[in-house]
Amino acid sequence: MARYNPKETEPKWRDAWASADAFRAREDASKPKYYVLEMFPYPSGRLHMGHVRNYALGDVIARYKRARGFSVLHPMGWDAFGLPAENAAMERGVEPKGWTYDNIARMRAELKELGLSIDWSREFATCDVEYYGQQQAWFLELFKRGLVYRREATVNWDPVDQTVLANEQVVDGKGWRSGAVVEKRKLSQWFLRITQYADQLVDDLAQLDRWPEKVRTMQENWIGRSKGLRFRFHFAGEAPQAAADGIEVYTTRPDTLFGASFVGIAPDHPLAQEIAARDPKAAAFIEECRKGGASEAEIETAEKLGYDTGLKVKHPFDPNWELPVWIANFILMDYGTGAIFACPAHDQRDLDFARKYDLPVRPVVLPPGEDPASYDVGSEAYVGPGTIFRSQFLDGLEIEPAKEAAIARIEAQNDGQGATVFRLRDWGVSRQRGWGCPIPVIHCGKCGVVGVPRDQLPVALPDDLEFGKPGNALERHPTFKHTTCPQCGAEASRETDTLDTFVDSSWYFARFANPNAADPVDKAAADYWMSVDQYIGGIEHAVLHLLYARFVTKALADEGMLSVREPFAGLFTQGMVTHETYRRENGEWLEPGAVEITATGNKREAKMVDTGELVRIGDIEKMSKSKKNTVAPGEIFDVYGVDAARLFVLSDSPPERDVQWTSGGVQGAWRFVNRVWDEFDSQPADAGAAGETDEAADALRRATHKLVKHVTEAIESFRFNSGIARLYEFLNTLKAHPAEGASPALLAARHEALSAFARLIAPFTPHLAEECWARVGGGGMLVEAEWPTFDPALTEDAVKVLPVQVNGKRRGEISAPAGAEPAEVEKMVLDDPEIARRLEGLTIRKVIVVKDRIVNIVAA
RNA sequence: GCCGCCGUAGCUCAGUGGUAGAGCGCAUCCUUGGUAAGGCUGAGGUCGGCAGUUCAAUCCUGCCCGGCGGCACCA
Repeated sequence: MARYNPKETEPKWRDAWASADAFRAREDASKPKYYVLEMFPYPSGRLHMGHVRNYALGDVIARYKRARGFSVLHPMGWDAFGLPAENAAMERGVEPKGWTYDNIARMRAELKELGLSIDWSREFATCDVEYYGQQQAWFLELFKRGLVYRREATVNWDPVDQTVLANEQVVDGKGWRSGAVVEKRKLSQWFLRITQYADQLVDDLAQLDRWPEKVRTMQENWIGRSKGLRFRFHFAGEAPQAAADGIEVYTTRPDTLFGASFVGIAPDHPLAQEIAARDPKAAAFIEECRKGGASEAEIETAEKLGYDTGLKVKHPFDPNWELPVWIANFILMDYGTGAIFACPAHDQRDLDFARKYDLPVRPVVLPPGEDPASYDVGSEAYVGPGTIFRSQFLDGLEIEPAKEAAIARIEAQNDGQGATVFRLRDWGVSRQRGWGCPIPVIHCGKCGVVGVPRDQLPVALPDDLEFGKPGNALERHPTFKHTTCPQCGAEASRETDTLDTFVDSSWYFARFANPNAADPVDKAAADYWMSVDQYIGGIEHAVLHLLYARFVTKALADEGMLSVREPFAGLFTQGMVTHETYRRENGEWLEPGAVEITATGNKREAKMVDTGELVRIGDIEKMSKSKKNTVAPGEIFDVYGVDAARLFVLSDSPPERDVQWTSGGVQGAWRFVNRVWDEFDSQPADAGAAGETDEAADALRRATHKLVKHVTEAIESFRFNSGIARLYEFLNTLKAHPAEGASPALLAARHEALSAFARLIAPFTPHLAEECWARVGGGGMLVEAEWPTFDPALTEDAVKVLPVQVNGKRRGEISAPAGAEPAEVEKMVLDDPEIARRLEGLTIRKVIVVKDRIVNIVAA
């Protein structure tokens, strides 16, 4: 019996696939296409288990679809610009370009070891000048169309990374990468007008029926579309300068206008600033608001605070009704107009505020069943459905019609209009970094901002950038900036900002259609391959990357560069790879390799391998360097082989959930690999007698066809772990029908089973599968073989075992031929002596026979 | 606070309106020329709780409890 040796077998098959160019994607009009893409990696230089899982998941789909006759595109590239390279430059004095390409070389080798069915001929990195030059080309097209603009903006400044961050990249007031507290600065910044697509970005979510509901909801929340009314309150007295035309407010509840109690403005509203200039108390109050923390916890618990400005405005529907103007700390300047009208009875924030400052609370929405004469709200605002009352022309209307009526009246009065407001802001893409895609514009003293002409692209990064210190290496470069204006020829300076790396990753999927195209996107190739049929990656990109990619796709489609308006028809978000953590008594984290676990009964104990010191077993957490709970893929490949590692990360958890890495688990996968090989190795060359059958052969054949059906369905529905669980079970079935002493019929059934089995495990353990396929004489390479099919008739048992219940409790079982008629089964059951014994002394009320499933006797 | 997901063996997870399963772990035994390995057998479950629908609920419905995630003064 030859032992399975992955160290020999796995490289052998990888070489064979490469020689056969087995994974080259071809635009074959005779086949349906399938584009599988995993989110491309940042080339950190080291593969981690998260990558193994991500790419193994995609590879299952790619190999499966190929076997199902699809023309598959499964490419790989590198998200290669970004700060880590500059940090490495500062810390270790290496220059980013060399560092990055070295890392890519290392990671490519590791990825290739995974045996992925990737078309490596399409590989590129976003830091290749051929790639970012094309990015500059489409950026300039967007610039011409007004989708790119520059303005002075208060930006999120990360003091550690010394760069600007988009709103999406600020989490809890801290930089998403550095974790440093973000400061506000005013800078001239480049923006992409994503808000112009805000409506489409919300509306088109409805088409994405193969996206997780959760991600669609997150995007919808992030875009935050609300419909309402924007209108002006006019001052009762003389208007202040900063609000000469009145105070413009935005509301989603124009139906509650007759419940207005006051008008509130944000502390940084221009009007508040003007008031502060002449009113020291107001200035002090605004200063007080500024001090309040920005963290979620602080905002949540912050008390509502306000300052009465003494100004009065007129109610839009009643010139004799005056409302006070307050500055309030809970009003945000960067949403809507930075000013509101408050209806305390129907808004909790307004109510809290009104109760504190003793302002009127006037209900105008009457909940069903309440008495209009006595109805009042206590400490809880009423936001449910109801009928409008105490509201003149709105009286008696339901909420929605009342909103429409109020908007119509305001519009008729010329005081404002219905409006849609978004939470989404334009995308700030300027980064003051040297290791990024240069923004291809030139600043000319006469002509202003001028795009670099197409024939002068790419604007390449100089090779001699000096990255040794913080700040922008491009800005420091002696010659990069100096150029002439393409329009007037005068001396001019180049823009030194580079693009956010999220720009790089917002169109790479389209470039894969033809990475050598002379234009950004090869339209014909993209028309064949796009959209991505299955995109796979982490949930952490639910908003940022996926929203940007959707926007850029739509913008490029409007340029005529793409035909599709959504980049990813199917999205799958996989879970993380986790591991137990280990700590010494002194709090020091220990790597799994330094710890030995013993188990007695159900008690587990951990000790240090070296000293025997007792170790505390901590929580199961995402693998991270800081907690040392990582396992290096390379080391696992060395010991167990790539297939065992792939199998384990796929088998132990549903793909969307976290998977816990354990040494026991990967050993289990390894044992499975070996047991599979043993089973194939024990099959004699004699193929048996395919025409014959007997009881054992029939049973095995039925199990085989059931297996094919189940595994196929499991892959189709992304329940890979479930499919693998069945493969494990089936191996036990095979062992129960050994080749030794088998009848010719059973030998043939085993041959059929093994042939199917080899193909079914191929997406998960491709190297082992090839070896098995060769052993069973499959012919050719398995990567070229078709997916096994099943005979529906054989997915059902010929004889059914029917449990027999008496009053819902199981009391026995009988065997009946599949499809036996209820009357027949009932007779069999009642004739059964064991059942009869159970029924002694009882009167049978009813016998329920569910065909092929169960019998229940109701008796008393 | 709102929304979503999850709760099945010690652990990680399949599963189904009708006989509760797998891997690991655990225990007994066998093997000791696959050997820092292999094999046999076994124990272990109120399917989170309560109610409802049903002949029958782990599965469907409702409520509750617990865990995780996202959003959150967005007017």
